[in-house]
Amino acid sequence: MPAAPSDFIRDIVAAHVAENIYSRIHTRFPPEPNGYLHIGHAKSICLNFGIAREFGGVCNLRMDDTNPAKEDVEYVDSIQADVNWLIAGWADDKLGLKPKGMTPETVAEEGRRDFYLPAVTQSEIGNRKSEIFEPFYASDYFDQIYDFAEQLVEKGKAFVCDLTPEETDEYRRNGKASPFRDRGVEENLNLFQRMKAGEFTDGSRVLRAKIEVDAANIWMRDPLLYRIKKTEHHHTGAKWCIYPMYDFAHCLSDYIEGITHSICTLEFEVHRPLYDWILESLGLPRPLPHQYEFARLSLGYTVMSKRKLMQLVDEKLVTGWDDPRMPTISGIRRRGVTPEALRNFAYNIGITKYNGLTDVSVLEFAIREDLNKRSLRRLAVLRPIKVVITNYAAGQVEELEAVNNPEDETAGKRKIPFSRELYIEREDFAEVPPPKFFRLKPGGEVRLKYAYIIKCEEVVKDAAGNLVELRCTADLDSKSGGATSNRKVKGTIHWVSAAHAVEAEVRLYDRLFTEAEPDKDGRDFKSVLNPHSLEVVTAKLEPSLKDARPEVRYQFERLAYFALDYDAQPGKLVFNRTITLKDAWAKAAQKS
RNA sequence: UGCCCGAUGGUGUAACGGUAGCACAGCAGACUCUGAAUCUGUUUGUCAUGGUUCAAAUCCAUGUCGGGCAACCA
Repeated sequence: MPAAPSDFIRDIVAAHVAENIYSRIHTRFPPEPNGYLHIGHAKSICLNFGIAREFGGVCNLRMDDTNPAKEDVEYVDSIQADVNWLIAGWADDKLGLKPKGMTPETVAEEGRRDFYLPAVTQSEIGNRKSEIFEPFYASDYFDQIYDFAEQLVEKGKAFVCDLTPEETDEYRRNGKASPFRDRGVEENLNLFQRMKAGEFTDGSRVLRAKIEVDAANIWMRDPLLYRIKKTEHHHTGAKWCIYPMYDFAHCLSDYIEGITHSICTLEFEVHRPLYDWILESLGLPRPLPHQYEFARLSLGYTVMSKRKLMQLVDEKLVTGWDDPRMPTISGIRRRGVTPEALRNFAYNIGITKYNGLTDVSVLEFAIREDLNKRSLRRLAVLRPIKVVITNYAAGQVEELEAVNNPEDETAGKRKIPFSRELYIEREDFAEVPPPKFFRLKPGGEVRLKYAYIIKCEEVVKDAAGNLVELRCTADLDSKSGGATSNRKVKGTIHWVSAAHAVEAEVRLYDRLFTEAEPDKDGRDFKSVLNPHSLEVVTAKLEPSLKDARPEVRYQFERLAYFALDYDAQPGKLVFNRTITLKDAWAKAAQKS
């Protein structure tokens, strides 16, 4: 990992640490459980946990679950799994721990009610099993948030409004005061309590902050704090029929958890005055959290909105949220990308307030850099053509030594069987070779990696003119590692022994869209789906791959990086192509 | 339209009044039993116009362009 990152938010945190403003830096990652996490969330996770890491702090994973209509435990579970995967071995010791069922404590300070979540430190946790922990939930604070709302009513800073949604909208747009704005405290309290008790229908009443009817910032025009929604909640069940709005719940959840730096994306910038207003209006005793905003990630050739990703899933344009073509964390993981690669990517793109479009090549570089160091090299042929070595005895088999990872000597070596009949890659033979073609051609020579130099003597075709097999002779003095192996030929290609090859289903994934900005200018992003984003082939693999394991990364030499898919069964190998190797030849060939 | 925010090579970022640097991409070359990796070299940039200053990417003003917000979503 490179040197400690620096950006404007970390600069602020560093200054606060230097000034000793907070006893401890405390961030949070607060997704709404209404979809799967994507690579944009990964940027945020790396930021929030990264800060906790660099400044000796803690970062809470909090479900921002104030809208039960859209949320589900399926998402809670996936979010937890994705976060844990991404921070494992890096910042998992910074994850804020919350024992199941723990709720905020009430404290009276100078006559004021205050609620806080007792800090659980690593040492207090001791040896307790992780099963007793759960993520933080904004919905765990509904009692306290409700109480804060009543406090606001009592202070004359909130009122119950009977306007219809349409009327509310119109009044706010025109900066007009609600006719219910000056209701008395007692009446407001009574009405609010009856809202809670379920006496009114959805949409008939709301609780609003009393701030300013015609503020320049629309979010300060008496914003909604609570709405009636007679919907069961995935975490609190049927307990509530009123739910706090994001603006009200979020700042208070931050406060309750003792968050110091509440980091979110740019679109919340205009909400910041409201965030501050709520906390300040309550006259809270402890240091208040503050909100800081950064630019969300936009990546070329992908869509990032949960709505669009859900559309891809619902309309079965992909196989699911974890389809390896999806920019979701689960999709990226399934594709074979490691958390380290994703973290390095997040590091490389930085944190700013500028809304740019990050080139996918930055992501691809991070993935290749990581996989190059860790992956085991293997020989595999994706699109086989048969080669017969005519001067090599039928039935003879040699076990040739091959290096597992030239980047890592400790990865050791293995044996690969060589015999008379082989498969080579269809692309590695050209009957009419283009200029600078270093591979096999009629009458030409090429090195078989770890084996012999062969010469193509004859091209055998069927009646229809299709290529059937290549008949070649080997230079038997040229065996790799042998005393007479020094002769150079320009090209080296991969191969597998036909008799020893294992078959596997190999899924060749490519980018999901054909355009860098799929939704540019309001275009339907589905109209630019890449029809070739998935190709499935039956490949021939060297036999050692029979024992492939899901946690290991492989490079099929000269082709790409691969990882075992969870669809693999005993006796049925399934590999996902994570990313191709860089291919200067393909690029050169394309140019001419 | 109102309010808020932003603008540094093709892309993403650094420089915090004092030499415009890094990464990706690109290009050229070296090496190569992976046309990978590695190594070397290299093209390209401070939105515009004024002002302050010995000195401006940086401070100020105006403009231009881009983004966000104007949900009983988050």
